[in-house]
Amino acid sequence: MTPRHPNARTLKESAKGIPEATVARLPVYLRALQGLKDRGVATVSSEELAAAAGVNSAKLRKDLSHLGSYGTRGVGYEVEYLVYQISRELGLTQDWVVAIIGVGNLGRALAGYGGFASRGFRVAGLLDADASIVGERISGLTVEHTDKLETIIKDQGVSIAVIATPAAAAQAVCDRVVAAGVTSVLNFAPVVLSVPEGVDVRKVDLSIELQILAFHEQRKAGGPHEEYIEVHP
Amino acid sequence: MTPRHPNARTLKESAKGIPEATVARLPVYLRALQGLKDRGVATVSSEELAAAAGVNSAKLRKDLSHLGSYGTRGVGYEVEYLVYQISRELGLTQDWVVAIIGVGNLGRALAGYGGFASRGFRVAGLLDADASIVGERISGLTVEHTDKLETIIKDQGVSIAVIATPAAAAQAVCDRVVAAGVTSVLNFAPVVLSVPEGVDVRKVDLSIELQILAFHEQRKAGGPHEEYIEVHP
DNA sequence: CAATGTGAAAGACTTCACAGCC
DNA sequence: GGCTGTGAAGTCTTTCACATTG
Repeated sequence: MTPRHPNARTLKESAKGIPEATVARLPVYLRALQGLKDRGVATVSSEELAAAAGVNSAKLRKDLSHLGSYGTRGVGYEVEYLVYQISRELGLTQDWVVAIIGVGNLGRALAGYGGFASRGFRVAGLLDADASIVGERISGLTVEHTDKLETIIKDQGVSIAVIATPAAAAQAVCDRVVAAGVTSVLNFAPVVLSVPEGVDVRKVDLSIELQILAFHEQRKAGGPHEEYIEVHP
Repeated sequence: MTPRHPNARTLKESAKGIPEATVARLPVYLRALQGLKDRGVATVSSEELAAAAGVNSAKLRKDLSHLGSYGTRGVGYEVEYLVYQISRELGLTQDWVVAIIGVGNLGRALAGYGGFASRGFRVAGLLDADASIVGERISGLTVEHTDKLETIIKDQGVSIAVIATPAAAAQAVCDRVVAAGVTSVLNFAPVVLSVPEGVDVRKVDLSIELQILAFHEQRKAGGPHEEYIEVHP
């Protein structure tokens, strides 16, 4: 609908409506591109970038085509320009304020994770319900009591909450952060969270990943006729 | 530079042909069922179980139909029986031996994670390259030096390696565990690992999850009227 | 009757293969 | 010549809707 420059896509879906599968890969491309940039590479072909990102090149080109026409035929993509375009598309040109709730082993690991700041995520609060660790300093932040959850979310403008509490506490914490205005939640607790329409939840679950691996591992070890025969040099 | 296939080639489909998307949901159903079992529920309908697992009921029934006909029409599924069938399908009726390589914040969190033992995953080793933490005891295990990686993998029969090292070390560690016989890898390092055919890699990446949330968050904030693309030659 | 199990339809995603442009 | 961008084909996944069965 919105007018764009002349020779742009005739496709029904204009630049908005990027497929979810594509969105999930953009951060991977971004990381690969940043690696290339650090190594001083100025231009990259879809074939090379795809290899660095671990996908096939047709998929990469199709993915990028959803953002616009940022490549040059016969040449490839300009690394720095593409970094900027993907960052912008992902919303990384602005800063996001994050709160981590639950300062156990995992919460501590997350608090110390370097990948935050470098990508525009600012941790504005570490909160825990356990009074014995409130006040402790971790990675430059002081642990606050969860009583202050609503205050911190509002005062600091938190828009993403990371839930790293025990399973039993997760839904209650989630309800509170949502009530306080958070609309994106990254959940590490092993429960399915219920949220109102309009709130996004993503789940990271270690035990599920291991179980999926176990399933495949079992198939490799046991099954009578497997079709993926391993060729051994 | 050995030529390798980038990206873990997902093993096609298992002998019984359970779709990958279904496999990824079985652990979620299993957890929901275990919750029901703990609450003394004996029988559950697809509608109820689907709600507990956060999926739609047609999908649940289709998923379960790939395992066999374990329900009773007009009644539902017997909780305990279904727990057993899914566990068996996932390979959780046997024990899996896991090694965690990289004992930083994240490695410690993983070592202390309770969801392991309860699901048949036994952590047989914690390894790190940093001599200053070798010997430290964490969650009942002594940290070993990565020099012993091959020995531990072989002696203990490790089949799943969890890589929680810094990005720069991850590929080398991966190569070593694969050479020592590991065929399933859970990777927490922010790199794309290359592995030979037949090795399964799953990746967990905090920063990618946050970036995906940021993308959606940005869309919400902007409303249905953003999108003016500058033409940048 | 109630709820499963499942063909068939719809939708999403991936891959192919090549036209078009540099 | 080389490489992008993309329709079209192919594959996988979800959803629908209902015949089937205890």
